[in-house]
Parts: sequence; structure tokens; C-alpha cells
Amino acid sequence: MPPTRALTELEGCVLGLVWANGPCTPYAVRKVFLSSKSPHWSGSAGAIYPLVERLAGLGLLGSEAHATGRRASLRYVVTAEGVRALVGWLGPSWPDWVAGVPPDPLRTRLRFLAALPPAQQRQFLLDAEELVREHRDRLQDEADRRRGEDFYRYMNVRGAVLVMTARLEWLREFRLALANSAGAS
Amino acid sequence: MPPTRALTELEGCVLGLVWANGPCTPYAVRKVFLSSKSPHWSGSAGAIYPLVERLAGLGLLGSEAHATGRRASLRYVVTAEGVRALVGWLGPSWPDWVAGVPPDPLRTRLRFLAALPPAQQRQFLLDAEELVREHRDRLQDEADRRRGEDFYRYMNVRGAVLVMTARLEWLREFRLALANSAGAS
DNA sequence: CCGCTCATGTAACTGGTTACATGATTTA
DNA sequence: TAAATCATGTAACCAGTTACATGAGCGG
Repeated sequence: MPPTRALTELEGCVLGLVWANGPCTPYAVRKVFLSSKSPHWSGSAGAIYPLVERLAGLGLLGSEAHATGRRASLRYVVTAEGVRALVGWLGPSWPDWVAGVPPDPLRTRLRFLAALPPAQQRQFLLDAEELVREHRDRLQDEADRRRGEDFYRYMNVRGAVLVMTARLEWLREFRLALANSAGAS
Repeated sequence: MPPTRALTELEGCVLGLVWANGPCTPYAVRKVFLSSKSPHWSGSAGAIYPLVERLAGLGLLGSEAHATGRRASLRYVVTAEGVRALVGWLGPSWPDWVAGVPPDPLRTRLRFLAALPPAQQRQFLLDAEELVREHRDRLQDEADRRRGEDFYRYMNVRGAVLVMTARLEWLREFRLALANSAGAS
């Protein structure tokens, strides 16, 4: 058989979620994404449902009937093969972009901050700081709540908090350096 | 006229690069992505060339003839309309995902670290730490080189360094907490 | 002149989004 | 029972990737 292509991020993540949350419906998986604090997980139906079927077709997920009330549905479980795929996806042999600098839309934009008049540049940075701080604080709350709960889930949120704090620190440094250079010129 | 759809990340970034690098060919833009330290910018030809034409079609880029030797080519410039579009893309009214937690493939994977036997979990984290540290150090070199040069370019790399350092700190914390909980149980 | 890299593309594919559809279930 | 929301989809679209093609310039 041809070496099956690597899983996408979404596929790996769904596989992991089904593995972590026992037998569950696609919608249960979807809800995780919908309520995720990371806005890049859209959890759109058009992504999840076909994806789950795809994983099932690959033999990584198995399904069992599951009737809630009058309505019939399927609950999925990770197969032995699925676990192997999950572990393979986890690592530790990653393509470059897994450990490399992650994308950051804010950083991308600030690369071109010079396109704005100086007064607006400062305001721009202040606005960004406020937004990022809000997000960070909300994540910190989430982390506190997860504290005693599942360790891995906690560490996941913890990672987000640390990265957001670093971004915040960067924005502050950026603003101060900007004020400095403006005063000097 | 219908409210023109928002620019994609790649479109905004290309627009910014053409704005920053004066009149330049699509290939010059491509080279920036190809030599970028952020691995998520692929700079594939199939993305750049059609994209530049798209921006030109929208009136955000203008082109001028440009002959190197016998070969004819086009160099592009940002139009006044293009500058307006760039500024609009920059902000400061961002969709959620711009200031929110950025994606992080490593964090995504470690969410499911429990799928590995405990001994491998620790090794996994050590491997990740080493890789991230390498990337961070290489970025730090780049930052040092950019030091006196363009301020905004420097701050861009600086942001990457700070985020990578935060990820590193997170991995360390993760590993220590893991060792702790393993010893305790 | 040969082969290598530069520079500019193009065609097919694909994963994910948007927007819609539909029946089941809950709530006012 | 009417309205809202839950749960499960599907079809069209789209941006970006992969893989290929092609000619120009250059180093041996």
C-alpha cells in the first residue's frame, strides 16, 4: 500500500479529541472547537462531518450505533490503528513548521506599521496591547479553573497564557522603542 | 459597488512587501517568503504570481515595464488605493483571530501527550525543547544582524524571539511538572 | 555548448469555509 | 403549539499547494 499521507492539523486534532473524550458524536467534537479559546479552530460543520467520515474510512475511527430518544446517530471511537496514527502524528519527527516560529497575524501586520502616521502607530500598539491583554486574562481564568482538573488540558491553556504574555511584552517593548526613536529623531 | 472582501493574510503581506520594497517583481516578493524564518510562509509560485495579478486587477498594485537584458518583465508598485487597502488591513479593527491565541502545532500535539507511555513523554518534551531552542537561537542571530538596520524589521524578528522563548519556557515547565506528578503518583 | 539555476508561469487538486437545508428536541 | 436551538449534514466556492513546463542567463 502507498504510504498514507500525513494527517492534517485538524485531522490529528480530531483524532486526539475522540481518543481523549471516549466514544463521542461528531457534534461533541465540534463543540470542543466551537467553545475553544483559540479562534483559528472554526469547527465548521462542513469541515468536521466529512473529516470524521474520512478518518473512519481510513480505519482510524470505528463507529457504534447510538440512539438518543427517537433520533439515531453514530458515536465514534479510535481504533488500534487510529492510536498508532495518533502517536505517529504526535511526533517526535516533525516537519519544520511544527517547532518553528508559529504564525502570528498581529506580528505580520506590525511588520508594516511604518505605513501609518507616527501618531497612529502608537495608538495602534496601545489598542493591540489592550486586546491581547484581555485575551490573556480570560485565558488565565480558564487556566485557573482547569487547575486541579486534567493536567494535559491545563498545560495546554498554560502554554497559550505564556505565549500571549510574550506577545504582550513584545508590544510594550515595541511601543517604548518607538517613543524612544521618535524622541531621538 | 459591493464592499470588497477583506484581504487574506498572504495578500496583505504581499501588498506590504511591495509597499516596503519599492517597485519590484513578483519573484523578489517570493524570495522574501522563501528565505523567511517563519516556515508557514511557503512562497510557492502557484500562490504568488496569481495573487499579484489579483491585486493588480483590484487596482491595488500598478505595474511598469522592466527589462533585464533580453528578458521583459513587470515590476509592481502599490497604488494610492493600494496604500489605503494596506492601512485598512493593518488595523486597528481586527477580527478576533488577529489578537487571539495564535495557532501552535506543538501545543496542539502536546494536548494529547498522554497517548504516549510516560517514559516517551519526557523524551518527547526534551526533543521539542532542543528543536525550539535551536530555532530561537537562530532567530536571535538574525535579530542581532538586523539590530541597526530597519527598525520595524528588527521588531518583527524580536517578536518571534520572544514567542519562541515563551514556548521554550512552557516546555520546560511542562517537563518539570510531569516529572513532579510522576514522582508523586 | 552543456548543464544549472533563475524567473515566470500554469493546471489539477485539496482541505476548509460559507451558506444553506432538514428534521429532532427543547422552551416559552 | 410556535419559536428557538440542537444535531447532522451537503454543495458551491476558494485560496493555497504540488508538480510540472518553459525559456533566459550564466558558469564550467
